[in-house]
Amino acid sequence: MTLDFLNELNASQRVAVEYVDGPSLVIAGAGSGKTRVLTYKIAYLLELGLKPWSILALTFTNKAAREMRERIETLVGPERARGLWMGTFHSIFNRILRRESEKVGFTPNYTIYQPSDTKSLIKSILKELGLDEKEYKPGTVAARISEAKNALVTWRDYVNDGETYKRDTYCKMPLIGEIYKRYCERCRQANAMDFDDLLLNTYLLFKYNGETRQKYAKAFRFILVDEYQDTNFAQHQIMLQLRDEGNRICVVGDDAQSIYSFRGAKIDNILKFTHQYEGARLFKLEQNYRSTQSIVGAANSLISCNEEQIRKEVFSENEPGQPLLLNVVYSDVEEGEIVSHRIQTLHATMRLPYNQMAVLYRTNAQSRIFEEALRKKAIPYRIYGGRSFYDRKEVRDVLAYFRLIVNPNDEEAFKRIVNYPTRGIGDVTLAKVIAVATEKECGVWDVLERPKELGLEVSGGTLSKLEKFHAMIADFIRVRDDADAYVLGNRVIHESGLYAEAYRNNLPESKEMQENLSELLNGMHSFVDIQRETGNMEEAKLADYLSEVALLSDTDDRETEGKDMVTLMTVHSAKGLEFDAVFVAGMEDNLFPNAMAMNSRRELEEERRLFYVAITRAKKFCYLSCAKSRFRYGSMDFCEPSRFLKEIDKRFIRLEMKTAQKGLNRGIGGTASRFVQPVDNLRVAHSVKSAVMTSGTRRLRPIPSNHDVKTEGEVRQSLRSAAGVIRVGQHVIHERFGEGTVLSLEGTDDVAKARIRFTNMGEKTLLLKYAKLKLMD
DNA sequence: ACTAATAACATTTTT
DNA sequence: TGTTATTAGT
Repeated sequence: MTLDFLNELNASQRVAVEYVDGPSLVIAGAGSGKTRVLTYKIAYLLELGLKPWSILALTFTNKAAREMRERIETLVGPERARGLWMGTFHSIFNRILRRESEKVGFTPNYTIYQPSDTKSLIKSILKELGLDEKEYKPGTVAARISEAKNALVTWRDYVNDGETYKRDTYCKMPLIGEIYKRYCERCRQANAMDFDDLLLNTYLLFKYNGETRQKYAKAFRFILVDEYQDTNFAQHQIMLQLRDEGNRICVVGDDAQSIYSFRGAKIDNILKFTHQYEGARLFKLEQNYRSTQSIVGAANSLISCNEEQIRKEVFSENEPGQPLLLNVVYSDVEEGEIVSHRIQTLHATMRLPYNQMAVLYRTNAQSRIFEEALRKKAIPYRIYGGRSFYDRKEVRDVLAYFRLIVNPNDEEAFKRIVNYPTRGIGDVTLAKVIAVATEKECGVWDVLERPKELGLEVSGGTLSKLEKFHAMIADFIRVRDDADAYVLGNRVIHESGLYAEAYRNNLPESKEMQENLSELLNGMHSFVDIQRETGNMEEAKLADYLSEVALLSDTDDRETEGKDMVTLMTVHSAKGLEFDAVFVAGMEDNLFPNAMAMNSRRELEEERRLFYVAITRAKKFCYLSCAKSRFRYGSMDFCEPSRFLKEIDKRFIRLEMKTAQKGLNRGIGGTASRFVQPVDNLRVAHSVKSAVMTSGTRRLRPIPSNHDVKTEGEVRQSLRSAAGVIRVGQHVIHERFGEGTVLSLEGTDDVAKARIRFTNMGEKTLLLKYAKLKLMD
């Protein structure tokens, strides 16, 4: 292996990659090869002889981490990339905290609370304090607590801070500190951490355990961070804690694409990076390889209106391209029509595939109109956003059982399922159990274990119901560490009564429940299989599964990956993506920029950056549209064009006068397309994928019965795989494992597996459904 | 304990 | 307008 791959970089990318002697900041304009620099730099470090486990690479999404790993593996080979500490901030810190949990007062099996758990717990606390939910809105309280944690303010700091108290009093919520305190106590009681705690507790771990901090600071010889403009204060501080002599850290980002400050991201982290890290080198990547000159020019002129930024000159040497086209239409409906019409035209005349087109909007509510318009023309589309798979009630119920089994003191999980399916344990009993737990400062499970001792006062009948529930969970706990996640999960679904619940009647929604349950089980099955295949059978337990799903993002979706469909999504979720043609819809004042964000310059600048992100997603064509009226909250709203439109240099934008009236209802070729069946449209529900949940099917598949846990497939000579028909003796290439020969085949359909001997990696059994195999010969 | 009716609400949301 | 959460009623 040589350093030849460095030749694939341009000059500025290359210097950024090759500087490894100290801290550096890489300001990477949109489309300038930011991720490329990161991946090549990691590959370079590996080539220099750094051990994979001494490199820490942090991203914001699982998808980004996965893609980076894949790219590194192609550069240096999978075996040399193994052991890299690469993942999201949360997953890496979770990994550290699981090891060190005792030092921060948790046990290693702690639960990760989802935002919904947080909200529910806050509601309980409000009730206990006798506070009115109208004065103390749970969402607002949760946001305050989250804000505090991201600023590394513990509840003790919070209640001791007079300024904060004044501010809360001014907002008529003087008791936020008290709620924060109770919230933390209850989390501890339940052995649970929320997303913010994963950061805060990592910080506290390092702060109060010098040795531990040093251990990690020394272990990580080089730290790399992607999308640094999106880091919050906590993340930034933890990076500082991990500083070791040499300060070898490289952060990459684009201040112009900072669009998450409303969630606590501090743009200052990147703006002031070079001041905080003494001697930090600054590299700028200014050549855009993605877009035409018009698109880059338009984006540049827009962003130059922001005061707060690191000046840079992004340029493109691609073709000039056509200017941005702006359409002003009368209504939101017409906007839908004109956009879908253009999509149709681009597809028919320019031969643009649908998956190279995206409709971007500021708010999710705008999606509906486009959905309707596209469906009318039978254009396939997918929508990102909305409810994720794990937000479904039935899925959350199952996961609550899992959580309780792994961490029986998980109060929120307990609340959710103690009486579901119905067991005659009502709200009153529930409240009593929790009250005793809080009173005695123990977990809910302790109360179930020793109800009398702890003074739980319930009737004999109620007690026996609780005992029954306790016995069931205890049964599961007994096998928790032996059975694999799938086997146990399957048992839980049956023995808890959830299975019966889903199959009780024949309503359409129960059918959906059944599908979701089986999809969840499928996901667990593949999780276990993949762990087994990769030799991690010891990490295929329920706890491992839970830990992984808790931090899974839903943005990446393998199911519709590669399908030829138009993408509909918010501008926020489009960050990091690119399309040949991009439609930015709803370019009106009060919508984009959003009315809520027009109170301060800072907020307006963030909206402008958001628009910048939208434009720079386009490779060739960028269409803007703006309606004069639209329905909002049930009534007609008259709108003015967005102020941002005027900020774009006239050379790069053109107003298209064509109204939608003409030529609209005449489809290409005069076909009356409105009668075409709305086929092939998929709502992608931001659902969960990757190794844990990749089941590529929505087909109804019966849940295997209790005893039919694993079907041993008969020996076969050939099988259908994702890549085609595969047979014994076949030569294949695997993305990570390289070349190999098929030794044997077993199972069918979703459980079809191939035993393959790889030239460099030895023998492996792979699930055909997931293994990315290329067939040779 | 479940259903039906009604009130409240509604930017964006990588984990 | 459309959804979601709470509440009242059986």
